[in-house]
Amino acid sequence: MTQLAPTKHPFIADGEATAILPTGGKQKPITVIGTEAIRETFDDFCVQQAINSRLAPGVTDLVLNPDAHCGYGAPVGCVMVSPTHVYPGPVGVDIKCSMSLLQTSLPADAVVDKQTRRALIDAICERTPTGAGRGQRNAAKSRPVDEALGQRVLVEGASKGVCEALGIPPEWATRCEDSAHVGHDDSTAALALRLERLLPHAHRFADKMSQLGSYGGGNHFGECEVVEVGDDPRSQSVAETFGLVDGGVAFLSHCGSRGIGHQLATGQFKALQAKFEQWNIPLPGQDRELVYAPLGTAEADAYLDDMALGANFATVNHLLINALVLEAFQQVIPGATGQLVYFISHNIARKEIVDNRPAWVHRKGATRAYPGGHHALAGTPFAQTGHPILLPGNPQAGSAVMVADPGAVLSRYSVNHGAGRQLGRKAAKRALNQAQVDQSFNEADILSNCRHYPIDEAPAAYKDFDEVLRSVKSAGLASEVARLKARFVIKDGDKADD
DNA sequence: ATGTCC
Repeated sequence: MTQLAPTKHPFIADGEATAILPTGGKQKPITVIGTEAIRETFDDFCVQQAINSRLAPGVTDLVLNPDAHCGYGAPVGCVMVSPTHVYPGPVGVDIKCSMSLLQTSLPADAVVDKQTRRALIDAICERTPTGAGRGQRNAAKSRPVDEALGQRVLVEGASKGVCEALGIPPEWATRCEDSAHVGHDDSTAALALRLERLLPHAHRFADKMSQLGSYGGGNHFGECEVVEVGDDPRSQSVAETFGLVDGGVAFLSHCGSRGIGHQLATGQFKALQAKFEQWNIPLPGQDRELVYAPLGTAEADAYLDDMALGANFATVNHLLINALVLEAFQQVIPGATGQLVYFISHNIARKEIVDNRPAWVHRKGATRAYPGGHHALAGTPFAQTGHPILLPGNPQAGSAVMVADPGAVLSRYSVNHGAGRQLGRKAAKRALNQAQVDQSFNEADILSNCRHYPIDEAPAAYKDFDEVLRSVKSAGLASEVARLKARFVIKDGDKADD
């Protein structure tokens, strides 16, 4: 990829937690969210990816968030806006990777006892497996997903029929950012047609459909939380609208579109890269990870359809996981009930109105943040307050539920998607000590399904979550409503019973 | 992220 001017401290601060990054031309500079301490965590490669993305054809706006780090083509932790082009790389391989939060009726006291927590871990892991690939045939054993139902999931998303077939409370669909994605022409029919064309080439399609109700690996997780709503009147009032219960037990999940999303995304990368080569089209920043398609072309249509298929899988995957987690709670603690607080993505491109015209907003490791009164929230439970923003931090610092403020217009109505990596996986394995990581979890009384917590996922491998949140708040983008404190974590790792 | 290389 192209290396431009030296990128050491290239930012021009224009506030405590905001800066701009000029790219040398007349175009609007990159908007940077982050305190000086946070901006120093951006390495040169990440900044170069941001510059290449900003200068790519049809891109009118680029926002770099405080959790930014190197990604595929564009940094993870950025927002890329284009009224004319779609960019598969800056959506990423895990199409519609998302967060969801389930509020249970249980008080914090219910998850103090270690035996109870162990029983919950076992009941949850039995229903919602972690880890990659094989061995997940009918991940959700009580709700087998065959190829036909899988096709409906991809085309319809969390439709009433799909929810009923999978035992998902249909009202949860009203608590989703996009319960169903449609095709390039805004029709479901386009998705059915696209799927029909893809199926003969889809490798082990039935196996991928049977992954519904599973977490996967890497940074994906499920986490039992105790909710701590802020003391201020606004937090209390917003928490009530969100359905958050102070001192109650909730369950936070992070996962995406699993194998099918990966297959659809990489298929698109390869197809577009081949066309760029065939037609000798210059690559933005000489980076093949930044291939694109102009809207209205067959290539753009195909990408938007594939993205929607993957997104629909991710949506139903999350809802099913929540239904199964609730079932697990009910097995261990009879009488428990639960309500979905929200489901929101951080890897998706959405058609939104930006500066009074439609544009595709690519959020790559970035979370939509519409404040109260935003036109797109009209008719939803969150029209007055703004929708819930779910930000994973780390099990020890906690995670956050936030709500957008009007200042979020600066970041194209987006915030970060978590803490962001501080150390790469290899660096984390070199720098951190397994015994110390495990001891820190013991001292915090946070249980896990893993015998040893995955070291490349340790809290110290991520940026300081409080500093990241300080950036978001100081920039005027969003306010904290509640903190979620982990009681146990479900992750892919060496299982305690191995 | 991903049956971590079809």
